[in-house]
Amino acid sequence: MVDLKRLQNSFEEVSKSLRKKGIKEELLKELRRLFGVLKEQRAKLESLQAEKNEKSRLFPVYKKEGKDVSSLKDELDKIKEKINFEQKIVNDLESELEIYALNIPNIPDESVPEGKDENDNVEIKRVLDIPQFDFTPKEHWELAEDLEWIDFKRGVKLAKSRFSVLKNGAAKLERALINYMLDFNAKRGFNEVCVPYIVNKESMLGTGQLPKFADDLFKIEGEELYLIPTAEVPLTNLFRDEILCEDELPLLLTSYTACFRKEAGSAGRDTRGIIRQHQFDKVELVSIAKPEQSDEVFEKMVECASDLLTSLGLPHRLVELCGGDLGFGAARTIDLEVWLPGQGKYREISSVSNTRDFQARRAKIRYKEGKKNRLVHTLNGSSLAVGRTLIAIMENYQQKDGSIKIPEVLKKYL
RNA sequence: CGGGAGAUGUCAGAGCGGUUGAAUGUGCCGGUCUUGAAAACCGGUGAGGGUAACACCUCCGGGGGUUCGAAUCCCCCUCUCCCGGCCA
Repeated sequence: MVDLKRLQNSFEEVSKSLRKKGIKEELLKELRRLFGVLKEQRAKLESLQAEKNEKSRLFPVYKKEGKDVSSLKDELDKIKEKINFEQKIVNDLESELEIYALNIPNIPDESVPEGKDENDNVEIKRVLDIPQFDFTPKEHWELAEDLEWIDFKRGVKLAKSRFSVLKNGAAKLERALINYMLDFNAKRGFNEVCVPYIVNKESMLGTGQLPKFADDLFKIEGEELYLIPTAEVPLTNLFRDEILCEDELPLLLTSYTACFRKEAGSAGRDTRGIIRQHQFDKVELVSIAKPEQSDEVFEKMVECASDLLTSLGLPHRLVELCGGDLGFGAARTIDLEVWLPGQGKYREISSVSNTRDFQARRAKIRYKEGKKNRLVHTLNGSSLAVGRTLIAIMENYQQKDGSIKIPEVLKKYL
């Protein structure tokens, strides 16, 4: 959630930053206006409440003195009527403001490049050379079919399109990758946790999936429960409504979960293979940090994911997202894109974001600094998307005879 | 899913319908004492909003109601614990 006080006090700055994400100034002006009106109305209401409290306290005094309380009662009735009236105004304003505020994305960092979409993202660096083949490398679905590693048809039979079944080497490799990634992250200081794949509405609000992106979520029928689209949701919400100790920060967490996404807006995209599935495995990193720690933690997370790819021998590049391509909750994001020889392209395999205090404000995650409570910074990143890593290994390690070589570091996991 | 009990500050645990945002203990912070520590004693210590700072407002699981006034009474929901059933 945007900091409404900041919006009020430094409107130009906030408005300018949010323009990077394509937010119109009129919307922010309306938000600021509403906030101003709400403050006024609240002040009005509160002074009436103060009056009510004060008068109510007179009752015991009157009774003791044997005085008649009926005129006092009448007065209070009038005040109460006014309070009810003002209360309704305040309530209406609050819910109106909430709808606006919860739908405003996070303010991008100063350093975020201008741009409309992914074409304006800025490549930071490339790691490892692209492999050369003395044959034409295949795409992962061709390899998968030849090797009987992935059963696309039966995945669809079991559920619907964009579901698949991993078999043989793929099933084993998937599991090996999960274990390898978790161990790798643990060595970097991230504590492994195992969390629910189903969370409630409050959690989804806390990390920003709701209310805006309800269409992307699988909801449990008849319940206010949702399948998680990423472990970021349960991991970050572990600390919702909590006040953490300063000296336990930063908290570094890693978790493997399945992730579920409706992919509502991506009809026709990546329909072949398992690049874009409704259910996929991911190992996630989440950090809860003090504001002054968050840049350092961010670098650590990017490095962790990048080194993980390197350790698997997978060529990749780091890309800084431009304003227009930034996610709703992110102040800054670096994507890691892995080289897929079959496609001849770099494809996203990880995304590391610093949400600053955006999620913390929604989810009320604070820490105690001396006597004061301050909002933490929350960060999240994949390390890595397991299915896409599987694809990357298949395509990068494919041999002329159609077999797949196994990266050295994974051998002990198989 | 059925029966019973409960939900209060870090935790434990009081709370008559009226200065109770909340006794007491504990934890934590500060002080006295001490060579230092412990013990003892004194003081401070919930959250959110508001203010230059006060004042002031809201919050005792969540929502509604009764009342001039509710942590305290009534209704609904959620959650926790115990007993039984079912089950990985």
